[in-house]
Order: sequence, then C-alpha cells, then structure tokens
Amino acid sequence: MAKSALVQLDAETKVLEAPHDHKDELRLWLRLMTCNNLIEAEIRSRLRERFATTLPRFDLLAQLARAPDGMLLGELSQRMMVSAGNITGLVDRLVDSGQLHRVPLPTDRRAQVVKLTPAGRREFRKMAQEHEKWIATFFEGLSPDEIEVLLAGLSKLKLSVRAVVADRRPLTARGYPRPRGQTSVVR
Amino acid sequence: MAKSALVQLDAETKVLEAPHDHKDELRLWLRLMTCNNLIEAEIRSRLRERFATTLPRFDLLAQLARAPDGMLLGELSQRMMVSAGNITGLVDRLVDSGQLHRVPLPTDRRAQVVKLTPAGRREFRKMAQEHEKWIATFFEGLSPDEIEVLLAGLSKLKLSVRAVVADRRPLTARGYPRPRGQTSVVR
DNA sequence: AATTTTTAATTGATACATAAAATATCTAAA
DNA sequence: TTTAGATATTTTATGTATCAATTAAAAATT
Repeated sequence: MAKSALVQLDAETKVLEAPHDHKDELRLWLRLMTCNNLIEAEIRSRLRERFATTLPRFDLLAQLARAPDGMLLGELSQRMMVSAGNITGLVDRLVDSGQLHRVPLPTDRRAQVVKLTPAGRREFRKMAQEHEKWIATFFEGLSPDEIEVLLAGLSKLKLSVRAVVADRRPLTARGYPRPRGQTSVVR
Repeated sequence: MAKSALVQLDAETKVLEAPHDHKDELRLWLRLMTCNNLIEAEIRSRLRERFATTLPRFDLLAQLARAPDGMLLGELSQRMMVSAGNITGLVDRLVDSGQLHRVPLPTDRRAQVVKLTPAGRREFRKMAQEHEKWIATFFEGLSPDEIEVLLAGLSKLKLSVRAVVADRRPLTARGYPRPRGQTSVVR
C-alpha cells in the first residue's frame, strides 16, 4: 500500500472513527464554567454585603425595570430561565419586602402582572449602577478588542448550543419547547 | 468651528471624560452567563434523564475519580467552590446511594476521607464518557481555531477576575481568603 | 500543663431550584 | 352547552446552596 493511500485512509479513519478526543471542548467548558462561577460568586457576595439582597432577586428586579407595564409570572419564568414554581416564591418574597406588587388582570383571571413599587424601582436603580461598575472591573484585564472577540465567540457558541438543544427538544406549535414545569430556555 | 475640529474634540471628550459606558462588558457578562446556563441546564436535564442523577453529584464524583486516595470534605469544598455544609449533605446522600464511603482518618479524628466505592467508580466512568460526548456536540458549531481563541480569551478573563477578587479580599497568612463558612474560590 | 486559637465537620434556619401534581380559568369545537 | 384541552399559577416534595452557630479535636501559646 502506497504511503499516500495510507495517509488518506488514516485521515478518513480519524474523521470517521476517532473524530478527536474532545479534550479541548471539555477544557473550554470547564473554563467557561469557572469564569462564570467566579464572577457570579463575587456578585452574589457584593449584593449581599452592599445591599443585603441576592442575585435571583436582583435579576428579577432587572427584568421588571425594563418592563414599565409589568410582566406576567410566566414571562418572568421564560426570561429568567427558571421554573414557574420558583418565580412564585421569589415574587412572594419580593412582595413581602415591598419591592413588588401583584396586579390582577381584568382580562384573564388566571394571570396576574407583577410591577415594581416606587421603592423597588428606586432601590434597583442604585444597585444596577454599582453592579455595572463591578462588571467593568472584572473585565478590566481585557482590551476592547479582546472583549469583541469574546463577544463574537460566545455569540457563535450560543447558536451552536441552541441548535443542539432545539434538535433534541423540538419547539411546540406555540414556540415553547418545555417538557414540563414551564421553564423555557429563551434569552 | 471647522467640522474636523469638532469631530476631533468629540473623540477626545469621549476618551477622556466618558472612558466608556461599560455596556460591552455588561453584554459580555450576560452572554457568558447565557451560554453557561444553556449548557448547564442541558447537562442537568440529560444527567437526570439518562442516569437519574444531578450535576452536583456528578461533579463531586468527578473530583473523587481523580483522587484515588480519596479526599477530605474540606478539600472537596474548596475544589467545588461550595460551602462545607453543602458538602456534608451531598456526601450523606451519595453514601446512602452507595457511591461513596467515609473513611475515618487515624491521624486526625476530626477529619475523614471520602472515597468512591467500586460501584461509584464504575457508574461514574459510564457517565463521564457520555458527558464528554455531550460537551463536544455543544461546541460542534465552532471550528478548532475558534475554540482556541475562546480558550485563550477566557483564560485571560479568569486571571482578570481573580486579580480583582483577590484585591478586594486579600489572602490571609495561611492562604485562605474566605470571610466565613469555609467556601474557597480556588479552582 | 493549662489555656487559647485554629481547624474540620455538622447542624439548623432560610433561600432557591427543579419536576410533578393540583387548581382555576380560558378557548374552541362538538 | 357541555366538554376537551390548553394555559397560568400555585402547591408539594426533594435537592442543593448559603451563613451562622456548634462540637470536637488538634495545634499553638502561655
């Protein structure tokens, strides 16, 4: 057997049978997770120390801050990528602490809209301002170019993951793929 | 005033007084988080469906799989970046389900080592093999080059974040910066 | 040797997260 | 108009997470 043929065969074998060991992908996933966890842990810690609040509470307020007319619990569930049952409890606690209030919908007695109270809006604005500065410092070791590159790469990754997930879990007629429990992976 | 001068002034003003609004950093953080959450949610879902287990359990087994002589609960806590109290419960459940066993340390009666049982090791090997394939598919939309670029960028980000965090929370004499509760941010 | 400090792990209270089941309501078709 | 199904939320059960407090043992001081 000629060498070129052998090489050819090897190349094909490689692609077909041992497509590579996926070690880089695994490393990339671990690194992504580490970065995420590092930043998230620090944000949680600062939210706690500075504002005596938590990340899920902050995230929920952030969603509502962009929705002057309020949001349905179901919308919150989708946007935040958490289950509906979780939202119920979170909203309960935020109502207790005076940052939110529930508004019944006259058109649909199953549903209800949640809105920020004036206090809630005021408090969120303060937190968001500091939060944005924190984020900036976390990235201060990267140049604007490097940030661009990461943005682009993660954008592509997002599409890649979504394609794989959607493939396994096809959309329903109305566009919500959830198997149960209402959690959507939209963002 | 000539137009060119005006443009020039604007550019300088931008650089000098409004160093930038940090919006790109914020977008990058959101995107990073989204990618992380998408992948993580899918892994959780598959671990549940295929192996009736959870991500924290899988992670703990993964740590132990690399430590043939077992690990202290405290080490697990640091490596996994979770609190000591959390590890206690997680280990309890894994012992109940027969994947782990606790081994008292003759040299230190406060501490104990946890090890995989043969069954635990066997089960983990199976899961890890599939897990690695899942990860590979999530990244299949990226070329090897793009993966390299992301790997490098996230590496730099990790350093950047660590620098900021360490700065705010300087190491103690013995090397553990934790304020309380034992959680370390080592990885 | 007695005391203090540090360390390792556990416990208890609370918050968040899921999936699954229950409840209530709305919509559309028989 | 009843009824079948879809939808919105809540409830329930369980697992995972934190922090703060506690126990027990070890190490360091005095």
